[in-house]
Amino acid sequence: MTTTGARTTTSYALLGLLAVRDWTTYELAKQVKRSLNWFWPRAERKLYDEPKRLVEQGLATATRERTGLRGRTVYRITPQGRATLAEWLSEPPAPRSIEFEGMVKVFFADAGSPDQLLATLGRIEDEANGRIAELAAMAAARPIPFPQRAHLSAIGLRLQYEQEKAVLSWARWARKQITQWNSTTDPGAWDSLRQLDELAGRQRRQ
Amino acid sequence: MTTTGARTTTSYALLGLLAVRDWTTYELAKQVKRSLNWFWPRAERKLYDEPKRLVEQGLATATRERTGLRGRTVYRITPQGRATLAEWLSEPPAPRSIEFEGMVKVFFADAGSPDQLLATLGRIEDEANGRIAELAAMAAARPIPFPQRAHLSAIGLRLQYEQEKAVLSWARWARKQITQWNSTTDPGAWDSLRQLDELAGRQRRQ
DNA sequence: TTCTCGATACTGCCCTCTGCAGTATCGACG
DNA sequence: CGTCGATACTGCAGAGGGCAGTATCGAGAA
Repeated sequence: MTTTGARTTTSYALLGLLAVRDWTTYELAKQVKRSLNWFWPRAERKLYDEPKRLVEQGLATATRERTGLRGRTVYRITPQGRATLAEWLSEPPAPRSIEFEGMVKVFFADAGSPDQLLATLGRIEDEANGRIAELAAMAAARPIPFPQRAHLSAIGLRLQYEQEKAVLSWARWARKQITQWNSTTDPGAWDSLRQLDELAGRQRRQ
Repeated sequence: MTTTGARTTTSYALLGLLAVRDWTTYELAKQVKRSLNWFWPRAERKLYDEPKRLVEQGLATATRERTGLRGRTVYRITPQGRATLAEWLSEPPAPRSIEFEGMVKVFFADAGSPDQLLATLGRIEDEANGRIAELAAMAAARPIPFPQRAHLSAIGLRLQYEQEKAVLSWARWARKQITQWNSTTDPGAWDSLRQLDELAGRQRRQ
């Protein structure tokens, strides 16, 4: 593999995991699914390429080991890797970005039926509920996977939890509103302007 | 351009906008920035390629117009496009996905200093505050850009608003917690286990 | 009248990233 | 001895991002 590009956030994310302990690529892939996946999702495929770039840049070392005929690569962070990671922490983070196909379907719901809209909102609720359960299970897991990092895990889990709660309560609220509409194109007596005013923080007289 | 791939969510998202009215690619790009960008962000570059694929598939038509020497392409949805969009609304949406580099920096904060962590949280707060102001401005805008779609805008804006509020209050909470820590690696008397238990919904005795 | 500058209207290029298929070994269990 | 899930990867095509580059239009300034 010839590497031309510069370091990406993905590079630093993996460097961060390597700062915790050594990993094989396979382990790294599993660990990313469990932790980083919540706020920096990357396909497993990428996690096999990226560590090689870290090695090329002197931020990590690769050690080939073998179990019988089958080889594996263990990655370890270098002092330069730790320094690079620490520097990166000072840089302003890129803006948050959300991909939410369900919301696209809600936004263009006027091209379809109320049933479709309600079904989409139901699925959004289900997903949020599932994730809340997952987060609760992670918080309840004992022993704690990396006890020396429990404080950071707690901070991170809290964010995810609040996010899911926000989506869940929004979806429930939205379902209630929509049952008041005549159709997806006609909200009937439902007062859109009033809703917008409320969001704008504006007072309106009855 | 030769198109081989199938339709993506981006295809349907643009189809959704075309269901509202006709657009030139340039207008489409601007409109995506204002609306879709909140929950389906795509680079402007992509928005010049995608409509061509819609035309190839018979979901839209392209009309070349000109202002003097400068040409432009106006896209219009076809009846088949409307039907395709309506069908798509029935399919289960892809899972939500968040890219949050700031959270990566928080998660690996133990590789750096408390000041770095507090600075990152400060930037996260600033970003959330900025977006909340933007959302309020959009909700306050009069006249309403597409009045016949005000109810869907109101539903969508509410979600974004709640999301930003959740991030904002989390960041403020996190800052308070962190001031109680001895360092990024040592939370001191701050009780990580208790925090995790709370998230797990578990009761714990004092 | 000419010049500048922001808005309009794109294309090319290189890189990142995804998703899926494909390949192969290891170790436990039947 | 065979199967099956876990381990440990690679190749490839297509989606997507970011940035530089090109060119015209129209309004206001010099």
